Amino acid sequence: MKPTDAELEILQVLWENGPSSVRVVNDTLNESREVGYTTTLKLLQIMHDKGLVSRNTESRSHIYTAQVSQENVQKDLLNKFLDLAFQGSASKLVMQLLGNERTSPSELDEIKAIIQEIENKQS
Amino acid sequence: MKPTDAELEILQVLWENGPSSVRVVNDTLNESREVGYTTTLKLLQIMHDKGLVSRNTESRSHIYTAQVSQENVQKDLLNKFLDLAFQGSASKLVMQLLGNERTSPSELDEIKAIIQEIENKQS
DNA sequence: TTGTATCTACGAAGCATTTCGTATTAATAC
DNA sequence: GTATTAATACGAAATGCTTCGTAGATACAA
Repeated sequence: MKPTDAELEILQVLWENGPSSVRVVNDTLNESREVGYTTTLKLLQIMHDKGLVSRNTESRSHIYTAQVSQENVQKDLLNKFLDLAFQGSASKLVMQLLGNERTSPSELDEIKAIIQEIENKQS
Repeated sequence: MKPTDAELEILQVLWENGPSSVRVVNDTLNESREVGYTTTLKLLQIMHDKGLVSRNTESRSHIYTAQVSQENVQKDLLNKFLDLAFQGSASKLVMQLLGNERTSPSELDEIKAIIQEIENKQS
């Protein structure tokens, strides 16, 4: 339940595309960076061993499916990152995040909406 | 400017304690987990080679000082993490963060204040 | 049926990170 | 001065992750 960086990249593809062959995953990865076919294959096999993906071997080209949800993985990674880099302080993290110029006004609006929602739930 | 996990742990100590000897850093690390003295020493030497820390060798026990600011490192790590795990979407990250039960009401208040501040600046 | 393309399996190399053991040097105490 | 303690230097083992090469099997086309 804690994928490595390369594994996470592959999971992103599977979450986005749904169940996919090695060929499709590898082609998708190659849109952003060069990766060898057998590298992707090997990683998917490792991920299968770890239980991160399942696979259907009926046809010659196996079809892989993510066995962990994007939400759970993100939650896991975020908690680890929060502890490691921000000593568990969510507000410090948000401060860095929003202090960056990278956050657009529309994202800021979305974030405000999220906070609204949480407060509504709590009251 | 992108420390490994073990290096980050050490930087946290230096940011917190200020310039410190290997002994102090190692003792501090050992409060949370077991680390050998020479392990900490070696890491500090590597970090020195990388320019992450400087050191004063006047006395026999060298004194190490962080050469990167907590803010810059956090910003760097956060941006990488944001891209890798949340495809660059700050709002998705915040949604995960605040959806977790781990965020206390007081932290929520702080975050609201941060957003207020940013909006004030922008207008 | 022979060649070509495409797939899986798998071992192992290549790297980066972490950890530790050993040698050496310097300070301190007796 | 000698023994003990505590520091640095540094090589190298251990580990984990990523990448690739090669072998073998299967489909398909000429």
